[in-house]
Amino acid sequence: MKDKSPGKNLFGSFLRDRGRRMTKERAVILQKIFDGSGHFDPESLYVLMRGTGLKASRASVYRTLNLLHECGLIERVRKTDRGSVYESTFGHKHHDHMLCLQCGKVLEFYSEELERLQESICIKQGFQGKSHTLEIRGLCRKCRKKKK
Amino acid sequence: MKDKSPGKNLFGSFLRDRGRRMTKERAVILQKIFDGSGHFDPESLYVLMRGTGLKASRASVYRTLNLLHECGLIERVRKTDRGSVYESTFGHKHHDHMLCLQCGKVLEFYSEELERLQESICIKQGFQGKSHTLEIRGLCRKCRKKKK
DNA sequence: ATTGTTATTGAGACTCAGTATCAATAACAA
DNA sequence: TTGTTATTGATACTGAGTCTCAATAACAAT
Repeated sequence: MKDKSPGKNLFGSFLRDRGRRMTKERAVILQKIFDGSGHFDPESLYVLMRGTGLKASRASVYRTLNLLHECGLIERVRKTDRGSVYESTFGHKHHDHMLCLQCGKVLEFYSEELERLQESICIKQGFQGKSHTLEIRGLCRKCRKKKK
Repeated sequence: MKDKSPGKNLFGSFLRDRGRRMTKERAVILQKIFDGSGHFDPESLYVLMRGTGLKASRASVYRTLNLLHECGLIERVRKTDRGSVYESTFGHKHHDHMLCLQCGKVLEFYSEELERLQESICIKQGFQGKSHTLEIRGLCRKCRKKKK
């Protein structure tokens, strides 16, 4: 039997542990995030919810995103001139991003070697790394071909 | 004879080439940026200028920062909840950052090996990397010791 | 189930970084 | 010196995100 709301129990426990409550709104927001493809921004999420008749105010969306972030179920990938971009991290292991400057596509990649190298650089500097963000900007395969 | 306004000629040419003008305000802003220690944010820059009697409106500061960015003399390091952080790139070779979550200190580092590795990852993915940003968040040496 | 406590909600006011507007001014080429 | 027009500064505006607060709904205890 599949879990239809991945992360929901985790979020529920997180809330209960600190005397907070699981509400319809929070459940719906969580559901929408995990139904989606990965990356999302608060405003789109809000509009999407309006569209499907499931309701939660803009304020609740923002509040819930903050809670989910605290809880570790989502991460802020990037902050643009037009707001934040998040991604769900439940069931996804860490990865970094390549962002195509032409078409806006986001590629995810992971390199064990890269992780190890970063770790060893931190050690050399006496720095205790906790997390990192690497974004490589450039042209994806398709857009490179088009340019020729 | 030392160049008292590094990057000024470069910026001047950049402007002239596109029919734009070097003004007192722009010169002063550029000067203040290069007088500073490296990282800065628009609001602090504006306040700093007010303090020294050199004047330029907030609007001009923002406009000039956009131009300097286009021109490549400064880079946007990071966008926080409280605005952008820039750094001057004139005479600085590329580097990445470690950000201490405790004291807010920013360490710069550079690793040839890291650069090469990223390049080879891009090639594997058929991606043409143009630039990148790597931020490692954690605890600096001092703050680690304090915690013990 | 019912009740009491109190966290949460939603509407809208608010904050704050950054941009647009526009009349007055100042760069720059001729 | 003069004419053209990019730039300036004051201020209005925009848009993301937060705060406020009265009404509501979770949840624990009965």
